[in-house]
Amino acid sequence: MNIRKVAEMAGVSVATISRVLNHPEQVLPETREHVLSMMKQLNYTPNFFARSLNLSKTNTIALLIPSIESDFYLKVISGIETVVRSKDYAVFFCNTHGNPQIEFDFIKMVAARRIDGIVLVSSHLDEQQALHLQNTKIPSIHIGKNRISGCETLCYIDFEEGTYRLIRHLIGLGHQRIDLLLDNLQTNETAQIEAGFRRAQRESGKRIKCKQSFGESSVQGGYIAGQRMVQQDDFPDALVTASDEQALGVMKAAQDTGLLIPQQLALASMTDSPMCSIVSPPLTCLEHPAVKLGMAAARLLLDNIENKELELGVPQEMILQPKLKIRKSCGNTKYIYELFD
Amino acid sequence: MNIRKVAEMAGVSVATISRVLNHPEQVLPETREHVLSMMKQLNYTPNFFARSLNLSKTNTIALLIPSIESDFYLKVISGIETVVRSKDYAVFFCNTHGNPQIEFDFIKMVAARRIDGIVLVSSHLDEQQALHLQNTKIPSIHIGKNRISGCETLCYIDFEEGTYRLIRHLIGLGHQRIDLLLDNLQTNETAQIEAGFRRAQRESGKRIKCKQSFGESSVQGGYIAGQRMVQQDDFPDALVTASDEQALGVMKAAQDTGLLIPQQLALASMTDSPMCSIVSPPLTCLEHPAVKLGMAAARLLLDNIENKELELGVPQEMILQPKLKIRKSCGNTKYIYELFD
DNA sequence: TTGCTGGATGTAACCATTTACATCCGCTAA
DNA sequence: TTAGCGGATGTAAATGGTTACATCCAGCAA
Repeated sequence: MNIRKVAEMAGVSVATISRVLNHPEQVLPETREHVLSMMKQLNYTPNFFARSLNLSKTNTIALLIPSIESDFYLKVISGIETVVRSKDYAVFFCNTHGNPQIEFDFIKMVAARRIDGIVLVSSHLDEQQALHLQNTKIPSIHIGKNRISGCETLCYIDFEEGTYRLIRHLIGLGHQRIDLLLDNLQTNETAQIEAGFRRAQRESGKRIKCKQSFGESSVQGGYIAGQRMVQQDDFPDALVTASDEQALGVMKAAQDTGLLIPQQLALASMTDSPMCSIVSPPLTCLEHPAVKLGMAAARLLLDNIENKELELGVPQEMILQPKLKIRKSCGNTKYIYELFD
Repeated sequence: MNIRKVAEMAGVSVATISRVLNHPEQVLPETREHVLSMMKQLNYTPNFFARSLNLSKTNTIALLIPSIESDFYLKVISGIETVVRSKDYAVFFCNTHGNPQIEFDFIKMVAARRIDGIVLVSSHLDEQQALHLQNTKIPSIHIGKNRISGCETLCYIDFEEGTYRLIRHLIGLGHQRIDLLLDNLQTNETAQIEAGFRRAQRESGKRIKCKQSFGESSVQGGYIAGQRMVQQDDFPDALVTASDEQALGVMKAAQDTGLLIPQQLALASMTDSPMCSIVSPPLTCLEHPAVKLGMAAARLLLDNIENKELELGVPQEMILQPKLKIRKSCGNTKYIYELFD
């Protein structure tokens, strides 16, 4: 069923059909009604491709996420979806597993499909791949700290500030050796985290020791790291993990070996999933405005798509602040923390 | 940059360009090389829409999932993605939140985009919406128990058998009152679960009591249900929840009120996420071949798309069996279970 | 009556491909 | 010499929309 047949059946021209759909005010109400009922009767749906071909506008964006197993990314997706659905865009989705090759192949694929925009999350594209993306001239936005050539706009969560607040909290509780368990995939945030750590350290005026290690961002990965840590001789007062999943794994390892949290080890995470308040002890962590981040990214991108000419070449930034959620996994806060803050 | 410009620059006709891409064996090697290098030089990417318009084939499918917060669905998505990527299909993704309206709107949207196929997961389309889907003539597959008109093929996990095994296990452990906490969204499986329950009940020859309740499939929902249960007078020996998230919520509620698991309440879940083995006590549950399910669904759909004429109108079925994972949340199994099995 | 105006509608070009069919040309066999 | 063949390439129709421009016509003023 195409527009020509509908036109024939309705006894009008194709232009009228098209106008009923795109500029209804240009056609006589009775004609409009007649055409609409005829469309319904014939079960006609306009062919989106033909339309896109003409307007070079697909009302479609692509979304690349390194992992959907993390609660943080799920929230980002959810935020993006909300905005995008309200504007009648469709989403091509790809779980990249943090693999730049999958990422790049996917970008080529959607570029051929002439999508209107791309949202990258914690991208690992190398310089040449990014250049290729830039050449496609497709508006894109990166959620993540590092700048990707060709992404006009980027927005991210201020991990520097978040880490600063978390470490300050831990120092305030009296911890002197605070280790970090980071994600071996998303190295984007590492520099930020280090900077935040150093700021808290400097400001405290104390000698705070720190050891960094890297592991897979999963319960499994956390468990392995936890076991490794327990077996070693030099042992931190506190451990901060990049993800909840890692923290949960560490908790499990601690439990298995009889290590008490928070009495023998303070534990905190840099993200916040529903599990954090469920486990015991409930986990102190950073709460991120992840849904908001997704919505912001989507809105920036859609703006960029829809008034392309307006702000071409002007890189924008959007920075969102995490919030410290103090629970019970780092020890008693009542007294010490009030003094510090 | 379009095919005509490339043709002009290369000094050949558009047909030759098209042939270089689609039927390279039909064109002289030197011509081919020349055209290819010219395409590269001009940074030409064929327009997918124009191609789709011509071939009425988009190499795109849609995926509708009721929730991405559940580990089970993540595995399904992952399985689908794997297959689909290897065949160079793109995926339109929608998180329906179990809302038939969102589901239906999305179907209309992707139908207009003339996608090649649809994967529905635990769909809640009503009869009329399903009919509309059928009218689109788009091959579709449903992962879930109930039949959706217009879905030629369907594949699902045998919850009847799974429930049977789980309940048999619980009866074998001596539990006499076994309650069910089900999902208030996915009512698809309810009948199956009831059937499995009855079979185990009948076979045991014992008088097993059961109360059903429904709640949101989340930690929150489980927590609420758990609190409700604790406050009531009549209390089950064992509780089976439809999802891990619910079970975790119930555990939390039990912990808060000092109720001991498994001593005072046996707890089991019908799905299996990494958390199940992390919490204490580790949760007895049903392990589902979810990745396999996703892969199977994707393969069935792609087969259906690619040899459409072959098996038109022949509904296929694919049933996968869950596996009982016995952990510690239902009590000591060593002795009683061996007798029973 | 005539000419003008403007709103409703029709005509046909255009978007970027694919491919059936036409054409061209060099070679072989009668 | 010429008909026939077949491989390489070109021509143009077709896919299903949008829209600039053309046309038609009713209403109104001169």
